[in-house]
Amino acid sequence: MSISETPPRTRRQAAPDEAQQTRKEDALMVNSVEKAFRVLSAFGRQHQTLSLSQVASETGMDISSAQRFTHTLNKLGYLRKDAQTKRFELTARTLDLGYHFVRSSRLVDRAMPYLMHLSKETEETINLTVRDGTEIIFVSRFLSRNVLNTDVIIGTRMPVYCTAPGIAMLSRLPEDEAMAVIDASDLKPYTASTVWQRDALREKIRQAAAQGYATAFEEVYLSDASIAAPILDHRGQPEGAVNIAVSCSRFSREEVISRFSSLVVATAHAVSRI
Amino acid sequence: MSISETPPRTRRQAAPDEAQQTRKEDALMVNSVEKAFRVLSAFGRQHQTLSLSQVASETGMDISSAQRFTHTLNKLGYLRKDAQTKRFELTARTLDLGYHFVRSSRLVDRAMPYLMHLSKETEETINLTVRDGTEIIFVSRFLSRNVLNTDVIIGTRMPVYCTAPGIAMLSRLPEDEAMAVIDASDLKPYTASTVWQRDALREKIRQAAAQGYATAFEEVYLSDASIAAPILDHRGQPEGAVNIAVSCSRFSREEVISRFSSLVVATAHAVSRI
DNA sequence: TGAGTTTTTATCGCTATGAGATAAATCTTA
DNA sequence: TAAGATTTATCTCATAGCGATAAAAACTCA
Repeated sequence: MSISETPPRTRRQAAPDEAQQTRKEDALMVNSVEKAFRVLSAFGRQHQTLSLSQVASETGMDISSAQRFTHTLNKLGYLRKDAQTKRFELTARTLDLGYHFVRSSRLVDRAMPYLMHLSKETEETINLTVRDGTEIIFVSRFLSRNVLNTDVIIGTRMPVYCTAPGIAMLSRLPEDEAMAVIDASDLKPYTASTVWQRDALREKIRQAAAQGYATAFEEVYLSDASIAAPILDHRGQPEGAVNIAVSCSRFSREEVISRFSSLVVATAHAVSRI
Repeated sequence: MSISETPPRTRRQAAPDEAQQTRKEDALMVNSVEKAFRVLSAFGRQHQTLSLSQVASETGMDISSAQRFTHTLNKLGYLRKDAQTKRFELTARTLDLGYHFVRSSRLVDRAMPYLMHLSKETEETINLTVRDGTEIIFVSRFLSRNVLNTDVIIGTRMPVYCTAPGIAMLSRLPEDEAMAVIDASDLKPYTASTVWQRDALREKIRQAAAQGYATAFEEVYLSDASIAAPILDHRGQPEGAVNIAVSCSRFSREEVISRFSSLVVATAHAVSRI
């Protein structure tokens, strides 16, 4: 049979101006993927359900795109559409990705038994966190019976600069890199106790480097105290942190340090691969 | 300058056969999105890291597509590429989606305080699950100090038919719908105790409907006992389940029921909106 | 060490795909 | 019940992205 008779004529491109900006800037980028994630991220505490037009306005897409992506994500099972109200909501399937991550993470693998042990030994809340730019992400969590804070869950992000795990990780980076993270952060006080000024933070990082652990007392949430130590990979680079979180009402600053510093440091060291 | 001289010739389409199958079948589907998720799902316990060519073969895509999607996902921050080994791995950013889900879920919102309470009261492991087709998904989890099973984490999926929460949810569905779920399942025994035959399951569902709770003893994991009750939405449809999981070594079947049945039922009822 | 093999990176032309406009249908609300 | 808003369906055109392939780099194993 005859194959395409289309003449091999090169078609003229229109408007090469803004073309360069987006199009040829990154030839391998598949933009639809970003848009799909943009739609999914539009949902949250503030937007438990969204109508089609809300999705459009929240994501800055036109109605046609919103239609296409909600349809696609609905078909893939990440979005459910209420037949009655025509509103969309996220489904539990969105947990799949994170599940794959946790299952594939060597760090989590190695850390888990030590975290469990630390949890039993202290009966306090234990967290495993990693850094993503200027934020830490909670990856694994063992809750204490004492304080059950449901605001922090797996996947929660917090600024590096005002958390014990964040400072602990920075303390094992070359100082200029650590300060680059600080400088990229949107520094501001969350509470009266938040350490948020550049030089105070540098001092805090140096101290953490010297001691091998970092602390944060009521820097994000009132009555929350935290002590953390960095986990190092085989190159000595920080790849995460272990921390113990307790209520300020139950321990003084000195008690937190005397009781828990050597435990977190030991745990973090055991998980490290240096 | 002269704009396109391309003759307004209708371009010949090649192979209109398989065209209909995929292309026009669903005009609104954006296939790139599915491919992106396919790439991400290739990672897991078995494949902690993947090279480009492995991604291609695992996902059944050609090398060019694998290249494009790994590149895209890397740029978006869901995939990290080791500069040394050129291998890819998932990042903690993949937890974002699930985070958005948990934050946006009214079910989780409503359930959380009751689950916490149940957790404190019993000191046992408490789970919140929802159903996705023939599987249940663990959405929220409060671990007991007694048994720490790290195999089950948030996002874990299990078959509906051999879990207490699964049967509990089916028990509030019309029997034909419940059996349709059973019939769509890949029924098989995981352990010697697994109830997996169609009529035994129907009987189990009926019993659960009569009692208001369902049980499963060592049906998936040896030494795991579980008792669950369904959470109903305002229409009376099951939208989830609460369960208490204990070790068989600590309680007899009768003890599990006598101690915990009224507690799970009460909790599930409190969370329900009927 | 260096030829052979595999894997990764870069580039390109073509066209199916998806963007965007718009029309039809459906739902709100005053 | 008419006007307005929102959702669903459909169409056309340009381009985004597919797939092929070439070039470079990284292994392999004599």
